[in-house]
Amino acid sequence: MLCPGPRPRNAAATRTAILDAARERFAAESYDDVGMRDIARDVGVDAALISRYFGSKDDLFLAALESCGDGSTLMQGDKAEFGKRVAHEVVFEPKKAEKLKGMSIMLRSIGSNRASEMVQTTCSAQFFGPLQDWLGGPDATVRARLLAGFIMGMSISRELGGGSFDLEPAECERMRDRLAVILQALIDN
Amino acid sequence: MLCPGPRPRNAAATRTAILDAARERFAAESYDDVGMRDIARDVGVDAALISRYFGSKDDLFLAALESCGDGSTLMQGDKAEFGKRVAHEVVFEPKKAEKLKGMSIMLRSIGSNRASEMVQTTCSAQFFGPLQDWLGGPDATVRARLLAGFIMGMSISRELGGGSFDLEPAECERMRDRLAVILQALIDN
DNA sequence: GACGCTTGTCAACAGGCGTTGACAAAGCCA
DNA sequence: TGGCTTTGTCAACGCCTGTTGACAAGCGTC
Repeated sequence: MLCPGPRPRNAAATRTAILDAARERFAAESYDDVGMRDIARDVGVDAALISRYFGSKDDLFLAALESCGDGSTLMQGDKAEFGKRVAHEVVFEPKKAEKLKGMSIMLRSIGSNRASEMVQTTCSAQFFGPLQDWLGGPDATVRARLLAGFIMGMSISRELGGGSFDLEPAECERMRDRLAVILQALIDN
Repeated sequence: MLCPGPRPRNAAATRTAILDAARERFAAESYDDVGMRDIARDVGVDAALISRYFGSKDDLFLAALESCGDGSTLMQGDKAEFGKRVAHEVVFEPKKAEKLKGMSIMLRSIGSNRASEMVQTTCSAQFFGPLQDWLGGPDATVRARLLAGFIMGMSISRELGGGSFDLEPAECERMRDRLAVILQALIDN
């Protein structure tokens, strides 16, 4: 939303605008592919301002990542319905997976040397940890990590195929049910 | 293996040495993080030589990726034992997953704008395709993509936790059996 | 031995990056 | 009105990148 004329002087608003733009950029492109000047252009601001507000690119990335909140969206609702819910939302309605913007950011930049450490830390704190607590029972740690891995993997697989799984309605329903059972198998004790 | 003195004049050997080094580098770091000079240093050669032999960095990346062969290692063996085999090899003996070096390369660079298209194409041709044919039956396309996604996801999850799942022997056995059933559920028709 | 092709090195280029410090303008307060 | 702080812009820096063309040395052939 670039508008002509000078930017109104409002530090707080500018700061959050930068953070919002960074979140979107980092969710769509990798740490290395996102430039400070890109984000600045999105906001309609000079790149130097970002450095002043957030310190470094690393700091901005971390702020954007942490501003997404944790993955608790996954854990809202009945535990016995988890498989069904995730199979439906995450896999076949990727629009709803938008809620997991933090995961998108992590997946985009997981390969980057500069970002991987931040991604690891945040992932443990915001995904593995809460999921593990929520799961409970024996082997909760590894079950949580595998479950998160499955969800990330499906996300990647969807994108590798061009953004969707391209299913016919009947096939969609069959696979959803099948997948629900599979995912649920990691939930139940 | 840098050795002093001038490099012996042997184009073919040098070429494959470059390709080998590139494969290792790209399996360990992202497209963006790997520099031509890094690979050149590994081989003990000037970076300019790589450009002459392979054209561009893109071409080298693609050559390295394709030189890994397809993911048919996964499909060797009894189909009824697939779940057990993969649960064991890919997840709990990551050393054996080294055989899937192509997958490592893809996962590292999947987020990079420059590399993602090559990764997508290669992944379809070398992973999704063969897996789909091997699976057969109804919904083979989706099942193949989900299966590959699961394997990639577990790989990522392992790495996010620092390279292993850190399981005690008893826990390892329990989870392996549990995981085997889950994976097998996507194999059987 | 002299030629010519091959193999490898070297220096340099153009372009992009994150970051910095100096500068301009806006708004506030006395 | 005059000063001071805040907010934003601008130009530039140093660094790193992939790639190029000129050059040197090895090696087979006449």
